[in-house]
Amino acid sequence: MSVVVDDDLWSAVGDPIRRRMLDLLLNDGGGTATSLSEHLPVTRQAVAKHLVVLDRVGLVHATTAGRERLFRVDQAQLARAVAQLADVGAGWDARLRRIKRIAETIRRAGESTDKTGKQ
Amino acid sequence: MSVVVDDDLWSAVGDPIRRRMLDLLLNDGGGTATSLSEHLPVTRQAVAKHLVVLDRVGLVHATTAGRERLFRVDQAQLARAVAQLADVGAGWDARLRRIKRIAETIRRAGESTDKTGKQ
DNA sequence: ATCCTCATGCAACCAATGGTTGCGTATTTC
DNA sequence: GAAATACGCAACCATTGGTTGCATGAGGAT
Repeated sequence: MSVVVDDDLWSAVGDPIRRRMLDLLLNDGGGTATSLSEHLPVTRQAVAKHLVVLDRVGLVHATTAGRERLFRVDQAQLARAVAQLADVGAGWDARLRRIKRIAETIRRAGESTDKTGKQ
Repeated sequence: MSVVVDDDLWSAVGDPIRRRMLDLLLNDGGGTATSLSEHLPVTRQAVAKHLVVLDRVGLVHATTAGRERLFRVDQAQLARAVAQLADVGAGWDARLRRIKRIAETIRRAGESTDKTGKQ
């Protein structure tokens, strides 16, 4: 039943700072730790650590150019992460709907004959 | 632009243990720290701490009955969390599609003069 | 060649979080 | 009343996300 989730991938996008970093990288087509930190409320070093995390799970890739390290989003991997979000969301959604339906059934059963459609 | 996300709510469902706890609570219609811990790879105390977190953001509510504290999922709040997941997912999805479309446009623009069908 | 600037990398250190064990307390149950 | 059980609290540990400070390396100006 419950959707299989790559916990590393999930926790990588679970951090709000990392989500904003991905946003920035997508909008600008890439960026460095320094350039990113200018648009974020944390230091360059903190951003660098987050980039390590994102790189470890393959959400970004770096290319060294001179004294800069340019990071770009791996769109395929991000698409996979987004799909997982959607899956988990859909799973819970279905569960909630099922429960609601059951509650509905029970309520109706109380009104007339017993017809409990238990899960 | 970027979807507004309640970071507390997000981070509450961001933890894999907490997700499994919500799953268990939904399936059984409720549970205590002790009962939950029997189906999880962590101790009762760890579960209790997670329950505090979930309670703080309103995803579960407790009712004390004798020496037990029974926790139940607040389905409305969970639905809200799920909606946020969906929103964030949809936002990124749209962004990715937009980028893909732009790339497509650029590629086609290149083909009009240059015929390398590269990908 | 040298010096200055700027982007990185590395290390030490701090606070918060998720986990553990141990122990005290309250409610059932026998 | 005594044993068992469900909880809560406190101490303690490891990991993580954050900081500051400093060393290094590449580029540009003199």
